[in-house]
Amino acid sequence: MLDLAILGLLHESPMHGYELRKQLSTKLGAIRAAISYGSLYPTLRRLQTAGWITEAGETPAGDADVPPLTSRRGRVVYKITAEGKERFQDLLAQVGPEAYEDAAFGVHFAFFSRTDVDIRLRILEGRRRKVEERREGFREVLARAAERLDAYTLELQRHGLDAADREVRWLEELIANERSGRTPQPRGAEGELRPSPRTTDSARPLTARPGPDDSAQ
Amino acid sequence: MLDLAILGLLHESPMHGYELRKQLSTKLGAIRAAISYGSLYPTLRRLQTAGWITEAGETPAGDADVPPLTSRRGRVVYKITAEGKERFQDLLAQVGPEAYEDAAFGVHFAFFSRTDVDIRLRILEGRRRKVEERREGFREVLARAAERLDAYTLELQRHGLDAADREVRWLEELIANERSGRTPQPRGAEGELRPSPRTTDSARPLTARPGPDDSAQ
DNA sequence: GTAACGATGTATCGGCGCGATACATCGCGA
DNA sequence: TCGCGATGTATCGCGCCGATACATCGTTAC
Repeated sequence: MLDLAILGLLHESPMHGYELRKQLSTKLGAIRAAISYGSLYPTLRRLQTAGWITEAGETPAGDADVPPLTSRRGRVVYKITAEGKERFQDLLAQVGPEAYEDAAFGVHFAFFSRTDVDIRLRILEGRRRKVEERREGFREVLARAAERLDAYTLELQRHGLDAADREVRWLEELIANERSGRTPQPRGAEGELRPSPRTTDSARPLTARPGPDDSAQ
Repeated sequence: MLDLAILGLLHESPMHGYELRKQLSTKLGAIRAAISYGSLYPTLRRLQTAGWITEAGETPAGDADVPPLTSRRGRVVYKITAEGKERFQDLLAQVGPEAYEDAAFGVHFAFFSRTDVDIRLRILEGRRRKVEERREGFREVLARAAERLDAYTLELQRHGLDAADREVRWLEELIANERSGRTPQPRGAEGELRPSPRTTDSARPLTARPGPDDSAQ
């Protein structure tokens, strides 16, 4: 899961660990909190021994005179290898049930620009199915067991149901978008993904701050 | 984190592992997927050696004649101890920054019926602050770095922003509710917390089944 | 009658990822 | 010049997950 994300970022440009973490935080911010160093560095090592990435010099310290008091070690820049790129493509195309899980789905989605349309559709549909099941679970609990649960637990269920419902709609718009050929240009940065304007008022253009009105429907 | 959840459930009634997992899944369904046995059983053992819970008999197998072919082991019913109840209260009142994290917040919230109003407010406000920061992060990325990100990453940010915004509003309603004294009755099941008039058509009566009383004992 | 199957039930194992922690350098303002 | 926050690499313990194994029970199918 981290493998895919790291390979993806290094695919764009070489980087050192710290920078990698920052980029991951913004790119995957909507999905996972912030990748920990306790995961990052071991993963980097694993990727390196597997041959997917290599250290790209940059330990300048021109003078060898400087006695390495405490094993002096500058910033280590990693870059992806040819095998790494293959591995990345493999991981991207791997559409198992794992790819529908919250975190994994987010990572896959974040690299959709590099993914084929059919793969994109399969992932989006799988994810939708999963969230739909989740949503039905909430509905059943609310319908069947409402009397046996306290008010706060019920409120939690309602919030969950609402969130799931909203994500399903979001996914449906994305799927429709993909199907109708109007996919954003795979590489282009200025592409407008924005589904049709008459969605719910959810994904509003950032220029306009979300208004106070919240009439969900 | 699991400790709190397990103690909370066992506080309501004794239970065995399997049942515990099911109840956790519905009670915390909106928060975590489904607690794994690989977490549950070790945690139960830990809680037991700590003295918070005990095994409450129920390994009937009346006859000692039956040779335990493969270390025959019936269902193990756990119950909370007096120390466990204290521990539960301690954990409930512990309002550190951890309590604002996604999963931990959900668990705390699920047991709000057993929590004092001031603690409830502190947790809700802490959570709100956290989600607000998250939301601002999305806004900044969308405003500042929109050109450098591809369409899908942007879409992910928008969706994240929307979800965060929505949760903040949800929290604000809950906070207002708590402040205005109109808290749902701590134990009552029929209390109306419902913030918005209708989220979706969630709590519909659909095929009303006659209450299948599944309490085998 | 019995075979198959899914739900119930307990348990372990490998491994991923987190949070805390340690340590070092660098630029900047007090 | 002193501290402090940002930059930067790294390890350790452990919580939790997913896969797996195994046993029992009730119901359905043949």
